Amino acid sequence: MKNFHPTGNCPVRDVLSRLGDKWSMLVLTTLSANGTMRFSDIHKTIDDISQRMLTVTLRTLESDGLVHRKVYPEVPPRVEYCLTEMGTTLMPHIQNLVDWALGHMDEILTSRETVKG
Amino acid sequence: MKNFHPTGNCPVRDVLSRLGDKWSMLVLTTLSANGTMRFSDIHKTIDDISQRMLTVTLRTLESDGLVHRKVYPEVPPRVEYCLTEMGTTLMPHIQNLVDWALGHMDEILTSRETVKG
DNA sequence: CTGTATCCCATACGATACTG
DNA sequence: CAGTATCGTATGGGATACAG
Repeated sequence: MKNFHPTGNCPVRDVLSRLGDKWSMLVLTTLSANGTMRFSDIHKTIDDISQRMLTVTLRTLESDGLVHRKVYPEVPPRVEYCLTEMGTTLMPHIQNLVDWALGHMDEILTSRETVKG
Repeated sequence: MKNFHPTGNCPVRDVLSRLGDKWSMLVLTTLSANGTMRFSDIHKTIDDISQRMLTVTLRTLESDGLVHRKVYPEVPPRVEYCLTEMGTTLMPHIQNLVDWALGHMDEILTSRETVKG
């Protein structure tokens, strides 16, 4: 029987759990669609994310090497974000998931109403 | 500027947030690899999931129409789970994500250590 | 403009005990 | 065997205020 979780730390679980948080995929998708963006532009595009969570999410993505952060030494400060090369290679897979979700959400919603809960 | 979150309920967010919980992808992957499985078999395969969370996860996946649940009227009870047709169509995309994670986890771990936190 | 710091809450999850 | 029920905890994330 096939098993997918070596006892101890499973790197696959670790990586996927990051993408599974509330905002990562959305931030990545937004950057993928719009290219380089300022902090405030991302915030305007995803307007229901809190400032705190946008910062936290971007920092995590940067730490993982999926997003690049560039600070311009200006006043007022300007910070631009864009996907790294690795981040770019991830996007087609996320897009496939999004497309699948779009294509099956009706069936899923129907199932939720149908299945006696 | 492209936006991906219609105000109000975004079905894509809704669907993806389910997959992003702690155990759903792992349960789906396990069922995909092993075919039909009894509750206890899944539990043995994913041995660090609690009985409660395995039940909750399977019920959610069933409600969404991704997993099928069959109860045999026996004593002691026997319950078997397998992917539905819709669940099967989702698996290649999850597998792509897993493969990506496997292929890039070294780079990600290195990045985490490198980026000054 | 781009953050940090602090506080607070909802809920996801685990541990344990119990049941048909 | 395959669950429920109950409780406790950890933490993800929002609101707000403040700072460089």
